[in-house]
Amino acid sequence: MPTPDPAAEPDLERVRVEDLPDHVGRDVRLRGWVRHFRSSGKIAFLEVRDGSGEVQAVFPRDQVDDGSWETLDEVHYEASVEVRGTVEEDERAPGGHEISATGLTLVGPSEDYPIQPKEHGVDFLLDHRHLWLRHPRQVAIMRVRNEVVRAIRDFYYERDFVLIDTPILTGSIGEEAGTLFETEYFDEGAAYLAQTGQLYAEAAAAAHDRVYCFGPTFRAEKSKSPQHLTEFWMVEPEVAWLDSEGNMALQEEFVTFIVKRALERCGDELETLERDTGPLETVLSERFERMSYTEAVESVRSDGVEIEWGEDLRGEAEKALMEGRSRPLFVYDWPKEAKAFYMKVNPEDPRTVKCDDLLAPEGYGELIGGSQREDDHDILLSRIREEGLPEEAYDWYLDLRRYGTFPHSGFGLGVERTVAWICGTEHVRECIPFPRLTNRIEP
RNA sequence: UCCGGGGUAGCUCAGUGGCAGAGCGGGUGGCUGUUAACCACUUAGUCGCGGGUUCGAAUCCCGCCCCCGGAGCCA
Repeated sequence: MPTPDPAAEPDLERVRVEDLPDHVGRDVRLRGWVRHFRSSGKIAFLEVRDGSGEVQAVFPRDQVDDGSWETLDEVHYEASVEVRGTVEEDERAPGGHEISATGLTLVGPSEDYPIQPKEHGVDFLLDHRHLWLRHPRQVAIMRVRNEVVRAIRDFYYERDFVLIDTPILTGSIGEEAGTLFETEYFDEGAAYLAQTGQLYAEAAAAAHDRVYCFGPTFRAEKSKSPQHLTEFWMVEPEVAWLDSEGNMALQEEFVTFIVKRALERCGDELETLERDTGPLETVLSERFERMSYTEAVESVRSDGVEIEWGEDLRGEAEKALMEGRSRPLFVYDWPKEAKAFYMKVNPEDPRTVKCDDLLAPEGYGELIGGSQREDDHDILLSRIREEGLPEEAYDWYLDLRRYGTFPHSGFGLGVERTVAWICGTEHVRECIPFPRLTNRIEP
């Protein structure tokens, strides 16, 4: 039998794997990539993945034409193919459905595909990130990320927040010096990649009352940890007339919304990832705990961790603090010195500022950093001077306090950390399609 | 930057002073229901780089590079 030209069978309906159960008994064609293949002499099996799922195609020798049978010999891992055949229910097939194939076309061969169905080292996988993305585990993580991003946009849209896209190229303005990526900008001197969109979002909050920005941010920190990227996505709402208390309430509502959405819509993905969803379920059941920084210091001291008031709660201290907790924890009102210049000085205790960190359980660290912003012009200016920041660059920012200043608060949530926590991955590098790390800018 | 672990076939690794190895992948052949199939044969090396010790170094010593984990720094 000659190989049929697929174009000559225009009536053959093309289906996606997820729609196969609705096509039992029908002749169809399916396009995708070969995830795995086995041959038994007179019968061969291809596992084909098409983005909507995976299905096994069965090729008995006496059922397929000669050309298709020879094509089977040329099929390797991740070759792209078109399979033609009949959809059948079969208990022996993974997923319960299979294609009893009659024809096969090799669309794109795939010689020596580097990634095998076995364990690989992280460095090798990151070198092949463009291919690693095809792995079921990576597919699942990206789908969770997709759903988290949708949840973020839905959450703010439903609450009448206006999306404000803040610039990525900025002048010398940010949270602090020393961790900015620098590039030349025509005759204007240096430009810097944005560490945050917050300052711009604050300007827009005076126009719209409630806004958010959502995009990539950049930090030139030589951090080597499972929670750091040099390029990461952050969503930063900014709300007029909101105080620190209300800010935490918004954060809690937001995080709960995202987790709930992921549990509702990503059950299959979390199963693929073998994520124990128990800890995530408890997030939805009760309020998040709140603890002042001072209380937190006392708490970790009683656990035997040596720490001075004023130090950051990292590493061992954070571990001790989160020990035995299954829900995120707010730590609020931190020492001024440990935090950014724009945070509002606490009138009740000027050593501290009105801010909060939201710490994730299970060792996932800081999901959110938020604060009420300093709305007094003179205090803000003195804070800028104290931190030794370039005053001229912050002149427009100070304008916001000169013209109709207003109490306002906001926060930033790291998307990759959130996805890592929901997916249960060991490292945020798996939670963004093409991670940028201190030692990696390709692919 | 510091501490620890590591770098041997395309991949994952074993080999700690005496012939360079295994599994997977690739290739060839066999097998009509496989599930990371199985069986047989086969292919494949700058033992990270440079120097040194030794009759002899993947193995011991010195320097350097790179990766991973932790610390630091930080969302």
